[in-house]
Amino acid sequence: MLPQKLYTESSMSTASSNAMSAMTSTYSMNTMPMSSMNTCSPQAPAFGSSIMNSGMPMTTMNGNCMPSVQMQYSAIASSPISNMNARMSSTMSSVNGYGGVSALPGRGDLSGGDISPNSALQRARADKTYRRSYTHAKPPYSYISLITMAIQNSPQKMLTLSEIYQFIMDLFPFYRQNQQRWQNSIRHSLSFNDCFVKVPRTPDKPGKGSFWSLHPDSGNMFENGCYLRRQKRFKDEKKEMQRASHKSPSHGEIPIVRGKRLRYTMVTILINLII
DNA sequence: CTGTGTTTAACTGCGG
DNA sequence: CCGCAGTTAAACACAG
Repeated sequence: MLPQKLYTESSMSTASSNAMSAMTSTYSMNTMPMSSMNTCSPQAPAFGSSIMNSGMPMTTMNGNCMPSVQMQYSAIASSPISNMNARMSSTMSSVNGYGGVSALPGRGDLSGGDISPNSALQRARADKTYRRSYTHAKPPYSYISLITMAIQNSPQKMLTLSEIYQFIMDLFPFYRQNQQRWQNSIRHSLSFNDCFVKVPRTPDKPGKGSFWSLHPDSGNMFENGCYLRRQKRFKDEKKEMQRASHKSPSHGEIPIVRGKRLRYTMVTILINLII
């Protein structure tokens, strides 16, 4: 677990026309167990939010768990993602005693100085003890988490690669730097992780690249509350089989092509077959 | 050519 | 220590 810190953005986001920029300026590194969230999140609605359930900071929550920060956020209806945010933007911190600081603030730059008369946030802001400026510190989310956030946050539950980039950069100023590095990682994550599925473009939506969505069966990846790290990597059985058939040179022989990981995969497949 | 997507590999860090 | 998740780099293929 990471130390509990607050990420704060000190500058006021004035330039952005995106109403989301009015969102909270802070986010939490806290990775407290989700049990407390679960108490706030009795429902795990359809896929779309289920993947985030109990692990991600934007886990679907019902209204009474929505801190005022999020209410403010959700009230901003100009963005197509606001609806999702209304559901997703519940915070860990809102229930973890850190002053209602959003773990997943609204889109549109974390640098947005908060202007809401929101008591929780004001409390957080007044709390100099925790308030530290990590203007461009790396957010506590894995790339998997970031991608999931982005996709979950989209109205269609699918985004192009560049939209995912944009979401992340909008949300986290940290990722406006060294773009080549982290964007490569994003692409790697999308390809490598079965929880992300490519959705071909339809003829009415021409353009470069596919859409990326979340595998419908990939829910609860982040169970156990730590959204820095999934508890278990989601594996698509079909893809696993495909990989295995492509990689496996001959019967019984375990390829070392992808090192330990593949060996592990092969073992798990064999076990599954036996069972 | 550039962006997108895939794959391999090496590495770090965490948890059992 | 070991296995796994995640990160980063890099090479490559392909499509717009």
